[in-house]
Amino acid sequence: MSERQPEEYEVRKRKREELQNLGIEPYAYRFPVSHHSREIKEQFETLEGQAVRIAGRLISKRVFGNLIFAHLRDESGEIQIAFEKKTTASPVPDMASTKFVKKYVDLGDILGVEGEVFKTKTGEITVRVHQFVILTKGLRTLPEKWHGLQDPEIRYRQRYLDMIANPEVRERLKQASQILQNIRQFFLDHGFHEIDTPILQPIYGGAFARPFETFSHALNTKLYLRISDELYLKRLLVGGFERVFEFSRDFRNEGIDRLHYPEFTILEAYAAYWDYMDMLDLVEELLHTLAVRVWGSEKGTYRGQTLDFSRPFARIDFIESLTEKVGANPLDLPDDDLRAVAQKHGVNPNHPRHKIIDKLFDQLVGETLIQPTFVLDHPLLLSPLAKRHREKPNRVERYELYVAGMELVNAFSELNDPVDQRQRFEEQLQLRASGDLEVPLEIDEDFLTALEYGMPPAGGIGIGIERLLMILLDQPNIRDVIPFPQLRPKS
RNA sequence: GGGCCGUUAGCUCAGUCGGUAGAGCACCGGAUUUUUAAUCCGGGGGUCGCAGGUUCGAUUCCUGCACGGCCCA
Repeated sequence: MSERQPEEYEVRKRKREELQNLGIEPYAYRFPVSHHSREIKEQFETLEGQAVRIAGRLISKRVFGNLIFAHLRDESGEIQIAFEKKTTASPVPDMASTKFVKKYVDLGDILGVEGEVFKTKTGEITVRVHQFVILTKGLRTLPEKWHGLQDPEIRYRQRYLDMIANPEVRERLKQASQILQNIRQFFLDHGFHEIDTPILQPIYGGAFARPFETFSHALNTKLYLRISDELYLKRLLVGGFERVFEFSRDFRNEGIDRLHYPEFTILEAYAAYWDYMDMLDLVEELLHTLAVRVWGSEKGTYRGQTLDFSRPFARIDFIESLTEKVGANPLDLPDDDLRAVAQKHGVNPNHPRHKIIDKLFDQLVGETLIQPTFVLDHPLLLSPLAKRHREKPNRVERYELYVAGMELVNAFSELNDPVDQRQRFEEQLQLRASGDLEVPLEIDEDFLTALEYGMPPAGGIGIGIERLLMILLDQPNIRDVIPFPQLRPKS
């Protein structure tokens, strides 16, 4: 079964074979490089007239008979190279080098080049090629140089092509990688240990979500891809670690939209002997540091709006802010009145109370919070893993940080009373029984046992990493900070 | 799940008020030793997303489906 291939594909395959027939290996083994393109440009004064070895993808080619200009792109950037009949050695003895390049070297091929740095009469820093070798022959045509690759489907499905055609995509992923390193270093600098915990879990928990399921043949048991690593990091606190963190790739079997993606990253961190306000200070410091590092300023732009990360961030009370929007304290409203409010704001009134309140908050308050704002002290029934508020009844010590209308951070004083924890889990199970599929199926008894041995008081935090990247890199869709987003398989 | 939009050459896009399609880049042949989207001459390349329907005839009109985008739930 061979599909029809474009004409150029067949042409290039033929070239590949012809090269082999000429004794030239079109897929070379190695090519030691002396410089990157950017270094040559930055150090031109000292490198002028010197020999350099560079390698990269050929992205343009202008043939003038016995002189050929081209551009080579490596990870650092692009640089012009010039092939001349007189000065460039030919890979084939009885063929001029320029003729060889014209005939056998195509856009998209990866070349290794050795030559001398000079400046053309138009002033462009260029490498005059003395020797060159085809390191990899490309068989497929690159997207057009002027308009690049626009089709969003191809850009997501063939991200490598997107990166070739739209170099800012690779640049963005590079920045994302650096931001992760900065976050990691920040926590290490604050005395946290980075520990990896299980991704495959026999009992899932630590969040509200439907899980992905899988099966272990070795253990003959069902396993779940984690929806959170929270219960494991807390076990580390029981075991004696005082400060731990993990970049937790979590999996939640739910829809995809601008802000949600089934496979995503939460940075979770726990610090013994801290409470949620200590964690508030830490996250404020972290985000301020990152903003300054990425933007070069406390202020940046997200989707046309200016975001200001100067400290301190705004703080509002969950119930007070929602009461203001609803006109009454939703916790005090009788069921019928709460349902009426839900109806009015397009929230499904048949949801249980806590869900209605959660959705109302998100819609009426959360989405309106553009500047970084800490929302404090959530209702108890929304937060089964958080400690009861030391002053406010029916509330927990918790905050969420909203930025640009997105929930970015979630943190609590961690519940460490095993009796209270068991009771809360049991209440959750009631909700499951009444049809809430996002409540974990089963109580994690081992986690409760761990708490019974004693977990120190602790502050815990979860930061939505992709959302943070969206904000810092000004991307409107979560897929734009994910290297290889899932799409439906193409049939 | 609902609404709107899209799918034509490798890529970016035109186009056909129904008579089986064009451009630019890329590719092939030729000319060309300082280009920067090089230029000039000549040439090849298409299941017009898929499947039905209407029609003498469908890439075009209609219906369904697939995939994708944006918005809403």
